[in-house]
Amino acid sequence: MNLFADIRSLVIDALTALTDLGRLPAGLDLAAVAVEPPRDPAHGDMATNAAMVLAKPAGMKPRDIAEALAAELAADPRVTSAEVAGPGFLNLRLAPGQWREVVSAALAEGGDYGRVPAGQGERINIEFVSANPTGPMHVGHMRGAVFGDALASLLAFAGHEVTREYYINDGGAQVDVLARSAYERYREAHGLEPAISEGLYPGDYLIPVGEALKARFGDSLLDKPESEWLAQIRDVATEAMMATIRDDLALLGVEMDVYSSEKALYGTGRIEAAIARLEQAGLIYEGTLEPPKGKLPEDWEPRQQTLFRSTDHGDDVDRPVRKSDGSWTYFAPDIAYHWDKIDRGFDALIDIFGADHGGYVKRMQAAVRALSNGKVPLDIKLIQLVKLWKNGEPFKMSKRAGTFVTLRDVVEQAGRDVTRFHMLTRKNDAALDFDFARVLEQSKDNPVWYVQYGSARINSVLRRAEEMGVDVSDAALARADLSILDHPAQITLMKKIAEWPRTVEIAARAHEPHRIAFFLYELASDLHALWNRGNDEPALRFVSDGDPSATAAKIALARAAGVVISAGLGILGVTPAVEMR
RNA sequence: GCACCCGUAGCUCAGCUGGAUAGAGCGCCACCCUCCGAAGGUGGAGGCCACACGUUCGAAUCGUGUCGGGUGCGCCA
Repeated sequence: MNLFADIRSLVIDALTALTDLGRLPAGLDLAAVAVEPPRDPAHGDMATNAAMVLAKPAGMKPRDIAEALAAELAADPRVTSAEVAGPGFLNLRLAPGQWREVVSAALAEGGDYGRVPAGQGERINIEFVSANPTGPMHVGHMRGAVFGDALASLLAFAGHEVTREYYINDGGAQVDVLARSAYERYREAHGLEPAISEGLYPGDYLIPVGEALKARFGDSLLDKPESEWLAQIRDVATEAMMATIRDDLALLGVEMDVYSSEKALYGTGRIEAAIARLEQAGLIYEGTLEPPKGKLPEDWEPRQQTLFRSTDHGDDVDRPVRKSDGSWTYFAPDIAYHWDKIDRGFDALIDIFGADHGGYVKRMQAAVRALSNGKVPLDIKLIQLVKLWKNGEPFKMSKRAGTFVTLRDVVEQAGRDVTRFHMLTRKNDAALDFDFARVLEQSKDNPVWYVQYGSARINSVLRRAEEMGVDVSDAALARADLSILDHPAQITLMKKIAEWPRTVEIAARAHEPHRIAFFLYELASDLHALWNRGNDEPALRFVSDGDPSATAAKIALARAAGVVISAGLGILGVTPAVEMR
């Protein structure tokens, strides 16, 4: 059940009826007609802008449309009043039974309550994390991982068919650096002094890789020129790093559907074919770029390059696809990779990048637009930094010294659920503070705790009701007589529950999972407010001793809120708390 | 220099494909707390939505420009 959608249908039907009666001109576009909760609850339960958006195309005054519509809507039993207000708003009041019906519906639908058909089965590919396989994941990767995973769940819940995908950057220079770093650890495993020179990865995490290399190759690669060991060691080392990364992802509860390798694109002709296709479209040419304005690179000299005409698709400058030694730039295989995603038949693509890759957005979108003839949209979400704090002090990290905070460090200290939820308490393009002390704090200003506490309280009253003999199965509660639920604090909570499908729809459309986290906080807030009212008004307490029927009604409401909390937390990848400790 | 993101209460941030008197938490002030489950509750003050112009019946939201902060800008990925 989606009450807002239902009432919108009612409005649309009424408009159609008015058109049939000749009171509105035929052929009006009703797409902009919206039904939403009014900003001020005193205005009513729902408001529609229909009269205002239709006034101009219909050539009528907003109030005239609104009044005709009001009369039409008031005839429906679900609507108790329809009043024209302000510039032409139509404020609707619904019969209280409507909100109670939402409670019953949430209980009957269970985990499916709030699923919306918005996605219409559209196939979406979400590429995220895609960390270089040169070390364990650190906090910088973590937010992108949580965001991508939650977005994927959200879109799936909203009716899309979703593929989670990781692109392994194992084809570039940085995996050679990894191999050289690992080689030094291999020498170290043989009792030699490792020469970890400037530019190599100094982290301890390569020591076990050195041991593994020793076990596999013995001393056969010692004192050999790089050309004889580079490829072998690189393969073993990237394999080991990917195993680490998979473990890190598992720790966070992220499971990819597909891992794609950059390296695997080389030698298959896929890159050449992708570039050739762009060339056929007239988008590849040999040319020289202007030097960048402002700070000029010291060693700048004009150079003839193979360029992609991304300026045709909104980029500032054309972008090189080939280095001067004839090898591909990073961009070329990435073009081929995105072409492959298009080829696999996805209706839409989403990439999750770190904010420092913002400059890459336009060229990638340009390439996808060109390769798909503009048919496959590519949305790129940029993830801002996470600032770590501990005891009010910024947490310093140095990748150079190998002392960065790993994803594992964070999850082991804060826990998966807390980490995941907190990562989603900000919009993706806003920087996020992560304070180890604060995220574990048990208080109202910690959203994670507040939502979990709500979940625990619901479980608590459910248990108590069961002890007094009330059938607390969802099926039984869905049939309970809810007519005693008429207190404003109860209605407020029911209204929030009714908003859940709408929230899912909006969050999915905007590709913004943080909206789910904020909604859950608001829902928990309404629940706690009702709970607190029970302190002064015993009749509002969820459990009424000696009154199983009243208890069943109130428990049904609590459980309906619980259904939504579970569904919401499920999208965020967080396990609802059964009880607080 | 150019591009992208950001600028909302003292602080940290929400704000719906443009909607009515712009919201939450923290902090501050007042009152309450022998309350199913403690780690509090209720209410209040606090705003030129960076600034200017424009589009619109209507702008925090869209457009242009200015200012301020962040990020990026040819053989790194």
